[in-house]
Amino acid sequence: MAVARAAKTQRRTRIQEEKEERILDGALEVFSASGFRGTTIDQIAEATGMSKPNLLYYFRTKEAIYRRLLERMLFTWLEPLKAFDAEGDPQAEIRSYIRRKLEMSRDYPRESRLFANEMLQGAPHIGDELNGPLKQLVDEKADVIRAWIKAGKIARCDPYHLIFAIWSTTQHYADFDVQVRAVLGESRAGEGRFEDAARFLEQMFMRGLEIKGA
Amino acid sequence: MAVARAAKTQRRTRIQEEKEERILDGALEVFSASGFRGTTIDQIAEATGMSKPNLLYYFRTKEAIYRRLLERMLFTWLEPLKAFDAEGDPQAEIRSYIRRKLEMSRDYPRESRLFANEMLQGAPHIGDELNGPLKQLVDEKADVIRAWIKAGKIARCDPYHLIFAIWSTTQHYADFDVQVRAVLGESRAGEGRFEDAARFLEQMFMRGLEIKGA
DNA sequence: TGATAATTTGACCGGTTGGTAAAACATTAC
DNA sequence: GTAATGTTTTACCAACCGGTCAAATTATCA
Repeated sequence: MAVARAAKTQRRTRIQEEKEERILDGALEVFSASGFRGTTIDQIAEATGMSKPNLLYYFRTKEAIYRRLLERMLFTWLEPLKAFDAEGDPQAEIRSYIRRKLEMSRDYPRESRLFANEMLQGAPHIGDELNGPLKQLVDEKADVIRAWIKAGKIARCDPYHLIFAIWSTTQHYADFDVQVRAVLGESRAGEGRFEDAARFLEQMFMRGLEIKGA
Repeated sequence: MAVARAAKTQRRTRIQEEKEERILDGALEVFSASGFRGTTIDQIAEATGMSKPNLLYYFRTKEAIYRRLLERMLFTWLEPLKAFDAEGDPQAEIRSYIRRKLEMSRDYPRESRLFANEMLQGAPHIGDELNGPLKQLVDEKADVIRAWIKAGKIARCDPYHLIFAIWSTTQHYADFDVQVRAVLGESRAGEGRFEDAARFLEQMFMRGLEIKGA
């Protein structure tokens, strides 16, 4: 009766890897819709097709599952921002950042909603991440944007609010998906909405950041 | 032992009005942070300083409270969009819309989060409102924007995505408040952040919608 | 093959949840 | 003042919650 989660066992079984993945996938489904407090272990168990005790064999607590999901998500979520390159062409960098963020909203909407849920609740589980690594990363990229402004490559603006604007507009298509679909109606709610959004956002930000009279 | 909630009594007591208000206020506090599934009646009772059965004397169920909050919120939430005037100056109309939405994020952040929570969950309680009245209103205003474009008053763009962009950027300051504060840091996280945001957003949208070469 | 370790299950537990019943208490109208 | 009505409380319930336990089952490997 060895315990998979005990520190003793170093190597992970094939079954362990598979099941943990399945659990995380099912948990993401439920957590992203109902938040931490709003989801029950039974819901996750049902979503994965496992029994509750079996699920708790792989993750000691509900919170352990949630934390793992958040860790994972935060990492991939910040990837696009890290790619922001000071040496590159500002217009191209910003344009590709918008595009990548929009693709993430299209391809990983559940992760986006998980994050949004955590924010709405006041970030009780990742407050430290926000004040530490995230802030540091954003400060760094804000400097890059400021340098572009100083060099006369883009219009003068507040770099922090620019980043907020890109975040919010792109994530909106994942977090408020129901609303977007409802408003666009059946005819325009297909996958093409992401292309339309990309076109609009690129135009808006590009023009908004153009140097006047350039 | 008359029952306040019974259909019989037409007139509302002073006490009824006061208590109902208190309950809705406390409930908004909890629902907006934890969503419908995530909040308990006990939490609401504590937030209002009433006992649970007393609370259930005024609202039959948890859902009844939630629904009332949503109704109320939806109404005030759409007010700014209704004010959008086809006869007015496009630049001024859009500018003031941004400003009003931003003020709502500042003054009614809990309402914004309540709405966001409902959206994240897939709008199980107000799906009909979205597909009916909301869609209709947005369609109407999209026509107004299209007319401005046709008249050569603003740049060509997709009116729906323009509205989405205004919604998302402004509501971001309420829904992702923790993140905004964390990233801006202590020095800039004061109330002034809304002024900074307004300046940035107005500039971005105004330039983004300017007619090229005008 | 059999022993050993890994996995899965059913039964269970104390605490919480949404909600009820009835009686005690307060307010209002006459 | 008192009777009728409106409000609040105490005690309670069945279902659900996160999580444990020991036994049953399955996979691994010498």
